[in-house]
Amino acid sequence: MDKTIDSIFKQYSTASMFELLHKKINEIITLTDEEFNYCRTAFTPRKLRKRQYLLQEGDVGKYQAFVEKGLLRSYKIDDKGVEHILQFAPEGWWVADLYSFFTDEPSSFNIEALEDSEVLLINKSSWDMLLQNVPKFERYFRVLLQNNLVATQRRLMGSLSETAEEKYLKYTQTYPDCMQRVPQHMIASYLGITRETLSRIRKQLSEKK
Amino acid sequence: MDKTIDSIFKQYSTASMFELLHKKINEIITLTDEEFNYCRTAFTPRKLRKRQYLLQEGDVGKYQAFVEKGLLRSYKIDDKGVEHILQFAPEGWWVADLYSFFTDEPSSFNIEALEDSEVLLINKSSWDMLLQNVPKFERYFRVLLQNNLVATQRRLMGSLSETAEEKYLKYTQTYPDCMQRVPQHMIASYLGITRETLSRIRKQLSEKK
DNA sequence: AAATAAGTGTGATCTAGATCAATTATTTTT
DNA sequence: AAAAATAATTGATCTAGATCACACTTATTT
Repeated sequence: MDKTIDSIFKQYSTASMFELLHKKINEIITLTDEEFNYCRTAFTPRKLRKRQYLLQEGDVGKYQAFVEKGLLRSYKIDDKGVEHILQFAPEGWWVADLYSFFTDEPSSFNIEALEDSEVLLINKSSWDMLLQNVPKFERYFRVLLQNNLVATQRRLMGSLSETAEEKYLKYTQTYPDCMQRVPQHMIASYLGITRETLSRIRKQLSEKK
Repeated sequence: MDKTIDSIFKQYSTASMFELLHKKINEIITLTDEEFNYCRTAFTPRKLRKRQYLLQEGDVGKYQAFVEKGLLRSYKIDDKGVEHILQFAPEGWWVADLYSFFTDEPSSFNIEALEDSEVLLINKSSWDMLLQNVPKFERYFRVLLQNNLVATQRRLMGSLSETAEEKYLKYTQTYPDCMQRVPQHMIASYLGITRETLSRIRKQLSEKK
């Protein structure tokens, strides 16, 4: 049947895989078809199953990953064995250990798929080539980094000044979509509080209103 | 006397003011003389006296500032009236409220000179022109932002996982120079602890060793 | 050289959130 | 559909660091 053939085609077509990346890039810079076609060659698609690691502590973070589908997280385990989540990365976001990527030092982060996911990977030499051959990408990444820095500074200031409840409320407002997709104890870990405290806060809030 | 004339000359000469900026830019990108001369025109030098504000909460952060001499801080005051320092900026560093600078929204930060200082200011339209006329600067700022993001992510993860003492020790190792120049209670505020706690930690450390 | 302001040190007390310990859902696997 | 693994809730207790309240030092101003 046509339907089957079509879905097989879709499964193997890389055309569809680059849709979101294309859209996202276009929001910041304007590329010619030729430039975008070159850009495609710089990336390798990869599928990840739920719980699969893209990067494990101790390895070098050889890739920056653009998330086409699914949801990943990057996190670190401290000396006491506690997990701290740096980032959730749903569709349209980038994840990587930038430090490890740029320095080739072993990473102290883990990056893991929280859902079955599809990512586009770019390694250091492809990335260097991309910037060299399409200098507009300097601007694209500059803008991404700018936004990311502003958001991270905000989160830092919040972590220094807000109560656990304030952090939670701000989080639910800022990332309402992630709420459904991420288990509670990971939200707690992202916020820098314990699962128990988050559970109590949610109870209080539901009673209050 | 020659000496007097010379020092008057130096005081008004802008040549010397751009030395550090030039050096810093050269560490990341290579500019022709022509390009750097254009770059100069984009900046306005300004002297700040100790305690003078470069930006006050509520105003729009119209400039990014490169510090040629002296030391500034950017900080925010929370709902309870407590100060939280985002950044110390000694010679060779940039300070700004990036969010306010890029969006034209009123800033929630204060930026203040902690010593008599000299800064080079660049406003939004000069900055846009600079990037347009010397696209290499996209790369320069991309690299700056990259490094800044990595450092801020580190600080965030630290603020979630380290004890007050660990934060202090890490700080003294990472910025030994700032220790002499910044009053203790501001270091506490940067670390997200109270002056009292920092004072006790320092006492303990001095007794221990 | 007073006078004023800014910064530091120390004790006594308090508290938000952590830790410990079970219990009860909810998913996932077989 | 049962067993196993993962998550979430709830109570009891503990603690790092905050808060409050002064005394003491060191810089700035006048």
